[in-house]
Amino acid sequence: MSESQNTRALAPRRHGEILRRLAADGTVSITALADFFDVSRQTIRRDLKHLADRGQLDLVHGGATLFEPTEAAFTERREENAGAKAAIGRTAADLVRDGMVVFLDSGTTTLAVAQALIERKNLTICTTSLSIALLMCRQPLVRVHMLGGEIDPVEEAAVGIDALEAISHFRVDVAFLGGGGLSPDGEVTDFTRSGAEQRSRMAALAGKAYFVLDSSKFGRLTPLRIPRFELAAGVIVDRRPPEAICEALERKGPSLIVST
Amino acid sequence: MSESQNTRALAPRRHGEILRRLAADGTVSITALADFFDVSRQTIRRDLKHLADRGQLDLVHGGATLFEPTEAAFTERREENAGAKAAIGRTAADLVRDGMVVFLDSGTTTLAVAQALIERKNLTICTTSLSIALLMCRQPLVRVHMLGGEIDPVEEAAVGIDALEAISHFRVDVAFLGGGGLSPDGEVTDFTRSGAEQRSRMAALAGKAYFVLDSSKFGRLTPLRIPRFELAAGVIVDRRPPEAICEALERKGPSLIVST
DNA sequence: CAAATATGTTGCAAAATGTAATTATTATTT
DNA sequence: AAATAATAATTACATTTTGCAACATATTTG
Repeated sequence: MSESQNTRALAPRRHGEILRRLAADGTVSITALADFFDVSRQTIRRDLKHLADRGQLDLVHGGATLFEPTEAAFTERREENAGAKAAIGRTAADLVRDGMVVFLDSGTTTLAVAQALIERKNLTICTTSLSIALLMCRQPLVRVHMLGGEIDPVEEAAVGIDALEAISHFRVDVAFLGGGGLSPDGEVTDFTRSGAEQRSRMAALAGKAYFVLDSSKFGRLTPLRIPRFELAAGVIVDRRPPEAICEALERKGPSLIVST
Repeated sequence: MSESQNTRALAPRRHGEILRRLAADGTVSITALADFFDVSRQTIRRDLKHLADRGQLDLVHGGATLFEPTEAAFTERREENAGAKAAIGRTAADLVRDGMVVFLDSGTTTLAVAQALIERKNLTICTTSLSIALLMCRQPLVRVHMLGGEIDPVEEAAVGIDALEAISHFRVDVAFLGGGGLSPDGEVTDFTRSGAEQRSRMAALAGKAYFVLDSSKFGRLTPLRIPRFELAAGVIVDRRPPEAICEALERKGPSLIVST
């Protein structure tokens, strides 16, 4: 285009302005931002993805919103990528046979796994998630153990020292765990220290542990590495991640399972 | 493409505004919303349907109203003594002050207590009930501790040895406990051995313990006496039981509290 | 009660947005 | 200044959202 005005800004400057607008209005629109900075929408998308990977905002169709840990956030998250999560759930359920002891982590993807597991018989379910416990205890032929502890209102699940200790009492055949992101170097990462520690213990404890991650988490860089995550048997995703991630992951040990 | 006149709001922003208006006015009109956001009525209808699917509002002809669990209220009405339970809940809540640590047993009557407690601030709730934990963790200014254990599918609550042990870790100001019946000789009884034991421990542990029993339980004879039930501070009921029961109860110690 | 008006529903087309791969530009390093 | 890496733009195509129009249903009005 003709000579662009000097309004063009470097990435850090854009990021600052984006967050400022977000704080002021609650939402930002990709088109409006691209127009304002006089850059392509692609660039703005990259900016938003970058910020979202750091948990500073939530991506939505057409822009982004404040990252709000509210009740609405949980019910909304359940609908994001619903198809992908259901597919992951079915693939996960294929790894479970009647009569097994299954651990289910909190999260919307693991909730999808729980839904798929309703088909199985005589399962014993261990979980920290209130929703999963409630869902599964209403099914016939399922025993449910709820791990106690302080309830995190964002996850609607037990966290903290009590939950951590309760985990060690169980012997489980297979565990399905969530995660905050799948980093470029093939590691599953998390948002909080306690969450990472909790998942780490489960991965170590279960006969086989699988992380379930939908594709929106690919390349996302959340602050905490999940210790000893290599002990996991595999990572279940809804489609094949970028090649670099695949290679890094397989080098570390866990196999990559892509749901069909 | 030509420059877009894009001051148009993102879907989540519309959703937020719709809910805000709903909270303020009690109703919203499709025409008014379509006009305000400068989008078609279909779009607003889709928004409202989306929100209705998540239980955040009720659709009505021409718009939407605040979500009233009318269906729930109806089925509750069908359930015996819904009004009685609500009254007991209010009376129980009067015994609780902001900032207290409250234990809530499982059961429909204690759920009514939980509902009445939403008014209070800075409570810490300990419970074995999945429904109560889920309800309360969605309220602001409430901390929730879920006691873990095997889930009884009838009560939808934790029972068994884990729950029993978890109880002893807590110091609670006041406990509200359910019961299977109020026997003719003024004792609270229960259906199961483990339930009786659990309630007994809670009654012993809490600063003040109250049994909450609606009038359908008067004179009912269930198999198990709750040990040391006399340690309870009181029994809350929705109307005065037969004179014989009253006398027997007060002779044992707990006071009788009739909700108004 | 019936006509008039407003609202709900459906299928489909258009517009906007998302994604990925490739090319161009800018910055950094040597 | 040339080589290299990082960032952004462009393009092409899939997906989602929105708007439109025709018709069915409900509500209001006389």
